Amino acid sequence: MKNLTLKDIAAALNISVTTVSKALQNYPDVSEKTKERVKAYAEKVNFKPNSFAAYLRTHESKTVGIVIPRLNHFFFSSILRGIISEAEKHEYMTFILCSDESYELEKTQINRLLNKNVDGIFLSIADKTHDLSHIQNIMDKETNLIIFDKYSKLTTCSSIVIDDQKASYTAVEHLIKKGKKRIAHFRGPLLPQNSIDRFLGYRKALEDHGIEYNKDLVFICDEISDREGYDHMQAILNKKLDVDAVFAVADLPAIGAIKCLIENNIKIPEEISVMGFSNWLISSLITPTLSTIDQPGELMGKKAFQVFLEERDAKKRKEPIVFKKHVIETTLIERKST
Amino acid sequence: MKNLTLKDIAAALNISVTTVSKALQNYPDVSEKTKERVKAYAEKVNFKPNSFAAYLRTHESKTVGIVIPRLNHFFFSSILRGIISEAEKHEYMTFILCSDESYELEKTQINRLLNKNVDGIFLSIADKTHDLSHIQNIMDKETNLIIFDKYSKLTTCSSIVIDDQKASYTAVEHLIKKGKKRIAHFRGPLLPQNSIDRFLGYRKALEDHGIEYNKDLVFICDEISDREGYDHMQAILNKKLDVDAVFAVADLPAIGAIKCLIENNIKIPEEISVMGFSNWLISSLITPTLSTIDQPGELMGKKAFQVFLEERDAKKRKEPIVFKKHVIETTLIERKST
DNA sequence: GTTATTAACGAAATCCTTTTCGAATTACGA
DNA sequence: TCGTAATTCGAAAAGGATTTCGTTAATAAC
Repeated sequence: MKNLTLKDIAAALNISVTTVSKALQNYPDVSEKTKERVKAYAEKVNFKPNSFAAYLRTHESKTVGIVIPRLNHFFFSSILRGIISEAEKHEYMTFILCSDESYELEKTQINRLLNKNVDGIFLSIADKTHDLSHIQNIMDKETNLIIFDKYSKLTTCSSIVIDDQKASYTAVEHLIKKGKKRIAHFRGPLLPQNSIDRFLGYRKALEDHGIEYNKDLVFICDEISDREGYDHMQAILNKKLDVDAVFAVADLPAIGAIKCLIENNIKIPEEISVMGFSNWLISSLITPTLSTIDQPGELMGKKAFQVFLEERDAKKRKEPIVFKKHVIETTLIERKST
Repeated sequence: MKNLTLKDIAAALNISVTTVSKALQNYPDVSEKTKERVKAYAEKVNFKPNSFAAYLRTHESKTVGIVIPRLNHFFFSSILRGIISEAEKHEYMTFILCSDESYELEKTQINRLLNKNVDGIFLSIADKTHDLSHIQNIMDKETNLIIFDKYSKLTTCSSIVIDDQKASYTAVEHLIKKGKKRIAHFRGPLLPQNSIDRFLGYRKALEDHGIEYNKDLVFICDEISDREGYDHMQAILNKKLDVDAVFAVADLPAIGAIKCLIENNIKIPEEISVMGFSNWLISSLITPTLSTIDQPGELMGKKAFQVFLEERDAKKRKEPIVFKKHVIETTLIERKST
């Protein structure tokens, strides 16, 4: 029961391979009658053209690749969902690779994808990536690149992002409206743009509401882990810093903070409020539930694939591609922790 | 800057395409001198053979596919990690597809993979899959199949599983040793084997320790969600059932139960203990931390890929493939909830 | 009746690598 | 020196779909 080929169909119907191929692709120079015949037979025997042979001629692999920094991360899983489900609708298959936040691996993975001749690469830049020349290489090839999540200043490809500064501003403003005035910030690493932007949004919200920015209330979470959130919170308590709210760069550090507060019998949100970022599933499961910013990963994934399709078609029509930055809306999710 | 081919190298070195190909593959009928020359040049220009053209001859796509029921599930993400990282080591790329627990989609996805001529398919059977004929089809093709997680009675392929009954037995025994006697069970759907096995382990543990099995203490979680865990727990409290512990089929329902207990001001574990299953990240983040069974997803993924390689090689050597059931060890994780 | 169009089909080249098999060269033993 | 064996190389076919271009047959036009 080997896979059958155009040749087999041609032989069965007593016509040429050429005609079979054309019939299946609706070429105008095949009569309706033969088209019917061919299609009916192909359907009957469940014929699917061999994608490898097809690629050789068309240079379309009907395949895309994703490189993300981490795999079992709720947000990235959501992005995967979005891209994969949209890809399926358009008969594309998706390779997944993981950079583990490493620059070197990111380069390797991209090259792996290029060697597999994927039509598009969806990339979320690793935290540790410091230079972008490996990305420039992609532009020279036939492969399209779409960047999401971590916004970079690259203007040579489209990107799907959220407005980190604005979202972060909204979050902090929410805390202020709740009467909080001494708001600490557990920020992310110094390098990635989104971690910088969230910090800037935090500072701007404070300033706009007449609260003086105090750098002693800013703590760095290099790994963006719950452990760091826990430790920073404990440090705040130990130093008896006057703090009535914490805004974390992501849900995990926020949850670490909550854990610490519970252990120290500090009331949330009465004494100290906690605000996360991303809206992981877990943020609705802990007690108290965590207020956060919803970052719609699945939507971003879907959008990313649509942008890819547009650029692919523009390329086919030999039109110049206009790269755009697509900003996806975020929403504030208010829960028990504020 | 197009991708270069054997032809380009041949032209540059003034030898034939054949010799270039053979040199790169260490054929014995190429002199050491030319091998050096070819390899050095190929390295220099970073030549990588076109995988599509190669497939046409070798019928090896160096590609595998994974079909899992859900994407943003901690356990499945871990399995992905395992398979993908192992696959990378062996120069394989991995397609990911999701069946959303649907039988129809599962069939579709498998066919998609077969049409892409993957060398192997890793499948975790969907909860709603009731018959396995679509899987039998795979056996006829050149593609290898490895099943994991949900064990089925299929003897025509290898599987990577845990001993659900034993793990579940250990979990319940742990509760009993802690002095609990009225242990409720939030079980999974009726169909999947692992949900059945966990139930059986629960019942056996009770019986072996002289506790009478009471079917009124068993509740079904069809979706295996936190919501169901919460609702069942609330029902138990409302009915004032005499219960001093809960063993859930998975971490999510267990967490739902904990949430309910906290809201009702019931002390965990003093009044009611809670035990989960799977050891999701979240189980260590909630308060109180959740005791559970560690199901080593990444390890299972790695093992799965290794089994695939063995079967691939056996096939190459035309040896008959002996299908095996590989049982991965689980461990009890004791935390604050018991 | 002859020529120009159009419709319908097919031969063959192409994509790039792998592999078989035959040719050419060199080495070697007798 | 000749024949045989070992060594090294390359021509060509194969793999399966796509596409260009040419051919045939049928129809229209004059």
